[in-house]
Amino acid sequence: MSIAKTYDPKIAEEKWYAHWVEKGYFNSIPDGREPFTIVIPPPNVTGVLHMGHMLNNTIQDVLIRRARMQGKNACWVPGTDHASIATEAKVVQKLKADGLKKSDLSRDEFLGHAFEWKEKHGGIILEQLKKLGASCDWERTQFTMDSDYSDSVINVFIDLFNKGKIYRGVRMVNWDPDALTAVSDEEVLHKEVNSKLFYLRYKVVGSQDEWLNVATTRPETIFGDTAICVNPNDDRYKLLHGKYIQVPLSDREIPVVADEYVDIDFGTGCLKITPAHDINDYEIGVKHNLENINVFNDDGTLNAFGQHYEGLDRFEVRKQIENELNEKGYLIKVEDHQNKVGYSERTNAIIEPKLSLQWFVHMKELSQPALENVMNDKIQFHPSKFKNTYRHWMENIKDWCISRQLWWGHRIPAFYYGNGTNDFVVAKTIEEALVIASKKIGKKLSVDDLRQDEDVLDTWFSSWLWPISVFNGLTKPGNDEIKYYYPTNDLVTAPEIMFFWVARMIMAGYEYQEEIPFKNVYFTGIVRDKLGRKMSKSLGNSPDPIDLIHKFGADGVRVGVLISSPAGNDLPFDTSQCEQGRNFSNKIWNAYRLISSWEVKDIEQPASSAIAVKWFEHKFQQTLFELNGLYDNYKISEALMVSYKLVWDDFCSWFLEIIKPGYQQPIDRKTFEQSILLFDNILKILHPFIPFVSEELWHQLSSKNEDLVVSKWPVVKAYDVKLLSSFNSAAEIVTNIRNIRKQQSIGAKIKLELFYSGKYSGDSDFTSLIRKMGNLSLFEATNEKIGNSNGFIVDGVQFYVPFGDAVDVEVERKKLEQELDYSRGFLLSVQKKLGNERFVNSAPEKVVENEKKKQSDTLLKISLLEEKLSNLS
RNA sequence: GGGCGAUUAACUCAGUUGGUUCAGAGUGCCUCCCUUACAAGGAGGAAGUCGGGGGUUCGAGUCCCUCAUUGCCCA
Repeated sequence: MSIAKTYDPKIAEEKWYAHWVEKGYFNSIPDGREPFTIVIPPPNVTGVLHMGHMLNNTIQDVLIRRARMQGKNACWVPGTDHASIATEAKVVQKLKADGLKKSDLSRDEFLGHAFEWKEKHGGIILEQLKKLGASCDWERTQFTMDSDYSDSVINVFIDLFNKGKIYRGVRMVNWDPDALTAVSDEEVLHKEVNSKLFYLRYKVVGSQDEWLNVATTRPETIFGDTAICVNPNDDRYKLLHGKYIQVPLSDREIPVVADEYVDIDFGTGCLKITPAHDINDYEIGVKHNLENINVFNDDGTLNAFGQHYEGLDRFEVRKQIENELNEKGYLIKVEDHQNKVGYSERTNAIIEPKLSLQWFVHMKELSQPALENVMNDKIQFHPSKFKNTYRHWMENIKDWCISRQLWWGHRIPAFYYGNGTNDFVVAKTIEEALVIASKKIGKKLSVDDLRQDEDVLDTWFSSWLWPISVFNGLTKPGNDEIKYYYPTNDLVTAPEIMFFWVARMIMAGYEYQEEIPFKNVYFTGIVRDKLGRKMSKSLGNSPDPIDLIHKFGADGVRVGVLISSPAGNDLPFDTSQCEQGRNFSNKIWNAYRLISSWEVKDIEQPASSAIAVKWFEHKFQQTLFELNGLYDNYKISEALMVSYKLVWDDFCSWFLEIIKPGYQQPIDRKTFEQSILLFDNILKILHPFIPFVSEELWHQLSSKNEDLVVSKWPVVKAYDVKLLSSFNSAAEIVTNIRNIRKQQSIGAKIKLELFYSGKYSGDSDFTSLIRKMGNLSLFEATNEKIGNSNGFIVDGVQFYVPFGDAVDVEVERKKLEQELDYSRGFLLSVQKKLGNERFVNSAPEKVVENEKKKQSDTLLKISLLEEKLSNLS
């Protein structure tokens, strides 16, 4: 036999992927068919494939491959986003290695380097996706800084500005002192840390020796204190209202203000207010008209307000100032304290709240339809539990800070002609800006009078347009593609970016297409290691997906990540799952190997084979029906399991074993041909999960003009439940026989006799099957009681396997007694129910009838068992 | 601190509106078998007070209350 004993993924993967691409199966153009569209959540250009991508993209590929087979016009749009902060950091790093500093370069020079970097590294992840088998339309690959795409982003900015939905203002923002940029609220991670609570004393102005005790976690901000705040209801401090306090280490005098914001019970009940460095302090500052003193430079070092600490980092100052305050008698005590501190998602730097002039999007109005149409299920979340989280966020939404102090990204199209807060215009080009600005101030300006805003837009401000802009819906409104593909069907993504991205895409969808961007959102979980830790590069606990593919094959890995990953649940990943996936591929491979080894002859079809074929046809239909339902409900992992069991248990363990001819015997042509057809159908439903091995076998099984990837998904036909249940009974009989063999140590090759009494309606069709699978020499009804025999009951029929020579009667007796015990107990519980008048009166008739049937069945079974037991000699 | 989930076998999860033998699946584990597709395999098997406690009901894994543990989101 020339076929390899184990499946080697290498023979199929590259070959078939290249073939599919060459044939253009993944390419989509609008036509008369129903579209089925998925836009990829664009991985960022700095990325390499990790396990999260594997999970996410496998699911998308399964969905899109099935849709393609269902005859829909399947379109999966791939692409990448430019990831402002992350990429700029990478480029700066690279420049540094080359001995260049960003500050020595012009903006254009820097962007030159950045694009060069992107060209080199930006496509890696997409190439890796091909190894996984991702059936994206690669001709549609998009990048958020492509020129059309950039036009969309800039147009949207201008449009929202003109509609009054974007504004520029001084606000407290999250400042990342490492990346030297503002980041949005969503990019800040709050972590619990061990810190210290410093108790300081401030002297009351005009008093001899009157002090006020203040607790703070940030003594280094003392230089920015502009008030002390107490709760107006706090009796301890009532006398101080309106008085002034001396700031330690400084000659400034600051007022005591009263505000209910202060928690009487926290610390000393006295709060120092630094409006420039804390969002809550800022609000108190606004309310009480306090001065803002910014004591930090952008990089987190102290500025001139920090006196002799100028130029030192904020955390270094915290250490040193503790000593100084102590020496000078201002420090009372220091306590250990736990509090939450914000970290930058990108650089992990501790976020510094900072007042600055930034651009914002008004969210209230934009969010309305986005909230409504998720809550009313026009857009469905899978699983739906995420609707709660979504609603909570949307109902408490804050304005979105969209400016970033970076160069890599879409430069804000605002042009300044003066230093006043309103001395700017927003326009697509500097030429247009010139016209608008000149008109605005009634004076002719020249290009030299205008300065474009130095900042770029938040990356999410471009990716929120993704489902629209990949079809040029903004640059060419109403074009054929946007009309055809939008709204898209499914979005597959992680819950972490529900707000960053999903919510905002819905907002953009309503703002610019007056329509949802997608119908379903499938939330995947987080991929974790055995210890429950999130897999990450920094922890080094993530296997390299490409290595896994080499080891287990792409199909194996796909099965491995899907097999225990219900929507919305974390995936505790272990490579043994890929092993299971590999074994599955191998199982199917060997099923093919068996079939291909048979010699086919024009002989009569055995009855057992005929019934097996009939049974499996119906079994397949039943499974297909179930499978479609699972797909419709996005239960992908269960859909896989159902397919897995169909192949392994039903097809391999039962069907093939039944039709398998004896050693070196030929198979009849009819069974053989029917089996090939059944196998073809199986390959179809397996294809979305394991595209490579299925395509390979599809062609090996029989010569075909059509490739599996574009073959038609089977249509569900009616199936006969009675036939299926008859098979189950037959299988149960076979299992019982096998059990007897096992218990009595009777080898599989020894033929046994089987008798039954009563009315084994037994679809006589199945008797041949039972004979073959049970390896029986005799299978017939009897009226005689057979004493020394093993017995079992299936469907209320007593079966006997007469003892051979050396058989242990006690084993059989024990078994019967156990079964009798169970049956009597069961009968009791049923009779109790039926004896309960209230049950009989209030339960539905059908339920009561069922209980009665249970009672009679069990009574019969008990009498059979008792009889059997008494016949044992 | 506020909000939302989760808790079912050793592990990962199913369990639709309370009602058939409903306590399930895969993996793992145990036993036997290298049987002529596959040991990456075959045939069997054991395993759970459905987190605890109350309640509603003829009947609760499923509904209500409460406690515990745990996760996520937000401040």
